Amino acid sequence: MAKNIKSRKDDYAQWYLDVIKAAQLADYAPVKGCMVIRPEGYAIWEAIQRDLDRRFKETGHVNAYFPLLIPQSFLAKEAEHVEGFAMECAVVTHSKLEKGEKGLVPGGKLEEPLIVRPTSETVIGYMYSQWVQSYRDLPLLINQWCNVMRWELRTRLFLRTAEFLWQEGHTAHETAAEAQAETLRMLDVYTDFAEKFLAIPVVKGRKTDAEKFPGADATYTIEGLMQDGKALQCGTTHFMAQNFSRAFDIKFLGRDQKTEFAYTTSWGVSTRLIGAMIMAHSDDEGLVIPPAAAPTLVAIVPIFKSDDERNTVADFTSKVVAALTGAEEVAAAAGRPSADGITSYFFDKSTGQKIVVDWRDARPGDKQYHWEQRGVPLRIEIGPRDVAAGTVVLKRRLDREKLSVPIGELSGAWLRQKLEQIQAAMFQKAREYRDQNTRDAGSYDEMKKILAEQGGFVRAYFKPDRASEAKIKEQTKATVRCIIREDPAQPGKCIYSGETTNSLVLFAQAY
RNA sequence: CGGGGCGUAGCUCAGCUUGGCAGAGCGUCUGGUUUGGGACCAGAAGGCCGUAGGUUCAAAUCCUAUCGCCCCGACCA
Repeated sequence: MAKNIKSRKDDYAQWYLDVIKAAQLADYAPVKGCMVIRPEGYAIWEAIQRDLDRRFKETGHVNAYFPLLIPQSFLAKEAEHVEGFAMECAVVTHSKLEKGEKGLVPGGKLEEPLIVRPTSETVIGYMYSQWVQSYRDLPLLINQWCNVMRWELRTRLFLRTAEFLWQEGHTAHETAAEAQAETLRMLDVYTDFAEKFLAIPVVKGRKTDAEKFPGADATYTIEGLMQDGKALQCGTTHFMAQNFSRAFDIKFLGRDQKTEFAYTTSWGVSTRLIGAMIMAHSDDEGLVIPPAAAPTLVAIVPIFKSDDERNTVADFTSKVVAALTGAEEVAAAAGRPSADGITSYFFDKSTGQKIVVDWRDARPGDKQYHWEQRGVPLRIEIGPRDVAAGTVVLKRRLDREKLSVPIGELSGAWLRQKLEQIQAAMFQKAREYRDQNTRDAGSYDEMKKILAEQGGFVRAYFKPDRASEAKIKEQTKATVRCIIREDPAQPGKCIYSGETTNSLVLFAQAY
């Protein structure tokens, strides 16, 4: 048992924080609500960025960067948008600090206050209006990786922080159909990414009007189910129709010689995905990282008593590492500086994923816990007994499976296969959990009972309506996570109003 | 912003009710014995008791103010 991590059963919220702390993913910053992403956590974000960025480029997008500060007046141009974000904007009103009677005070008051971007639709819309003149300028398919700030009242590491890192895609199109297709295409990109890369099964669907993005015509979401039975929104895509193009005057001369407003979309995922990954996969022993996202793939723990044994084990370990990464990498690693006795070898230079050997002066048990809590998918133990037998002991983080493997079997391809098996098993496990915790409710009473006793997703017919949704939230703490089907051929009776509706929705308590 | 809790060693906290030498465990450092799942022995370092004011011979302890953090709500990727 991990002695520094509360069990999920005893205190889920504390468990989550303990896992982050034990794995050194993040720390609290001096400013309330802000977070320091430590190297172990940032490496996971880099992995997410790398894979998603490739997917964006494969779907025709390019990266750019827009400024952090936005004129306050921009936010007000789209009525719903200002309504949605005004309450959580950090506002910059001064340009310098001056010497006052009691130390430094803000000086150089700005004529127009600036806001720190909570999202960039407005500033990007403004720029697009200058860049788009003709249908030939469309579609405009731009993404940016950046930080945004939303002054949230309550924060939790990774899940909700005042400042967070994300990507925001912003596209402009000639027709509504194209923009709608883009919105759904990116939802598919997110879905595939969440399931293949992070091994998190997600449900795709449309948000109700009550839950949609301020200023959007339609918002789509992928929803994951965490191990405490609560849902987490993992990514959203928005169809803005002409709302922002009208507000920011993004217009073009069409093929028919007529001026028209462009149709825009936006879509984003954030460092919240790291929180999702933690809560979807980790266990009472600590972090479990899906191999695709793991910065360190294998941690090798040498075991020895005397200097003689150490030398023998070291020779054998070199052979093991060479079998996995190649002899050139072993030679290259010898020339790299290594921190406190941990030597690193690249297994995959394109992703930066490593194999490490832990030569620190600590007991083997300590090292086992160390790498286990950091979620490293595989550990290899090499001791005198293994050297004698020509084997290594392989341990899977996911299920603690332990087996002895002859050194002759080890190779890069062998390791890749092992990692793929783990990746698949993790997705399978999470999907089974999700499926087992998705229940149908035929009545409001039944839904209340399920939510109170079991949690998870509740699937039910529901006619979306702001007032009803507010009441349901008040009574059950659950919200409509998404509409999963709107098929006129398969209508049903709304569990709340009793009216006939086409909307089959998923309810859950959410983060 | 409302309700509750808490600020004491790097961390977790005891001490406060009833004022009287600043404490424990863990961690860190040193030396030794150890090393196949969180070792043991011996020694050491480490503090403006959140901050400011007040009461008192005397304040971590009582009073006042203030700042900050955590939990529960409202707001949210």
